[in-house]
Amino acid sequence: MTSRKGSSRNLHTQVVENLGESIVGGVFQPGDPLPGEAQLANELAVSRTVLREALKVLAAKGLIETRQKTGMRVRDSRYWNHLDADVLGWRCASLPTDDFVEKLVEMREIVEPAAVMTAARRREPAQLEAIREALAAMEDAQTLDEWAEADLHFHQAVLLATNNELLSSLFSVIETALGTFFVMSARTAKNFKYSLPHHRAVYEAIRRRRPNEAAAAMHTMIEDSRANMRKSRRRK
Amino acid sequence: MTSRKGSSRNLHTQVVENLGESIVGGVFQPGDPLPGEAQLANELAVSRTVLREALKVLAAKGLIETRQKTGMRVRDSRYWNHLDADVLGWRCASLPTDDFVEKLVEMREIVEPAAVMTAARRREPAQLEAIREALAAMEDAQTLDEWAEADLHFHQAVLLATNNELLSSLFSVIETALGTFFVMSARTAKNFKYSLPHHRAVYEAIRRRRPNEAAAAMHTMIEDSRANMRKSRRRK
DNA sequence: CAGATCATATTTGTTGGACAATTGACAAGC
DNA sequence: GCTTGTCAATTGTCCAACAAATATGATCTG
Repeated sequence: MTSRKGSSRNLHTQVVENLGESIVGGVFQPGDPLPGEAQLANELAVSRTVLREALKVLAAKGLIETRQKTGMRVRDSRYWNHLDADVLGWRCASLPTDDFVEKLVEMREIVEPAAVMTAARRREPAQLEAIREALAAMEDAQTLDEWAEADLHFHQAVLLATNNELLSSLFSVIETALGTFFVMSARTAKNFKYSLPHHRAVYEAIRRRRPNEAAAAMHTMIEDSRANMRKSRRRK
Repeated sequence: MTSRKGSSRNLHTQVVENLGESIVGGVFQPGDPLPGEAQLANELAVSRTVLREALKVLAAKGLIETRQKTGMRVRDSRYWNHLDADVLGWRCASLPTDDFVEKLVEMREIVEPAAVMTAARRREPAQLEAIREALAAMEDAQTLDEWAEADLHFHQAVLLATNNELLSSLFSVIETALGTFFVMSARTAKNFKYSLPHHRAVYEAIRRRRPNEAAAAMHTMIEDSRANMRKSRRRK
């Protein structure tokens, strides 16, 4: 069952994911020299051209650096683009550590309350409507998957309503955080809608242009989800 | 004067920068189809192999997408990795708009006060020492360049002291924000050390483990720099 | 023997060409 | 009008060769 989920579009994409997971997953430690292009291409059964395209992408994400004669080395994790969606994903490929999950929540606590404050001030009608639609989808959700999708849309719509694309780009972090949350709390799938009131409160505060209320509601929501994760973590 | 600053290391790096600036700079609008690989390689006078390595990097940064038969298209800016250091840099290649500068400051106001709070709680001795050294370098700075370098080190050291690499990765944004600030306030080079007391206050608060004081000091510092930029902008 | 100098081999960087795979567009047939 | 199938254009993949850089070790020199 070596068939990729659906990532078999391009060969270099597969190679990027393969090597990316290996590096982020610690198979290759920072400082370690990777096998040369020729050998690596052989091992992965791809041409050197394809391999090199993949290596350039990994270098662009800060994971490796290459120099002539010396070869390729895994860069210190201090230089990785930790906010890159792929890097975040690779980090959660093999169940994320509790430590990392806590860092994700920490980011949410910094970013999302600030984002809803900004959104409450600057949201345009169409952006508010997008948030409302996401909220409606959450209310109508019948399965955990439907809920998860609508939930992601809600938080993305909030970020977009800030009208600051730098802030919106942090959605990759929120997406990863929520994703791990869904996985961890999959067993408590009974009442997966428990956070609906929190979301409604955030929406209402944004609609009524009340930055502080929005931030407070968002803060409560995140604190709640953190507590829930701690619970299901202990249960494990 | 077509000689690059020093980026002439690799051909594909040059191509990435060339195309990246063109896309971010608006020469190619989102939705626009780029010329085919063959033609583009001819125009840039590089082999198709090199061009493709560059295109993969740009695709990794979310700037373009490629499909067979259809060709390449510039993606909607909603999908760009705005937090990527290169993308941020390209955005400031031709003097950044006031709008973008304001977004940068907005990010600072969200990230840095939160970061100093976390740093005040979790900093380790070596990390505090790194902040102190940066502060000392700022005190000793004789030129604007020396000051700028030390200032960057200070803010980076603070982010590292949070012990959250996701937060630390946002240094690319702070770096860009400070960089534009240095450029804009170059004419007021007389008293470029005016923010030294703010920095010292931040350091002291972190040293004494006072999260709230640290956040307040950082907030004041950023508000001050925003006011200064508005002034020098109006002067222009 | 210590140190500098130089040749060499190894690795990445770059090129050109060839063929495969995908797919939009168009034409043919029902 | 709709479906179906062919065609052509474009990216995807592979290969083989050479250029450029540079770590290593050999050689030369004091």
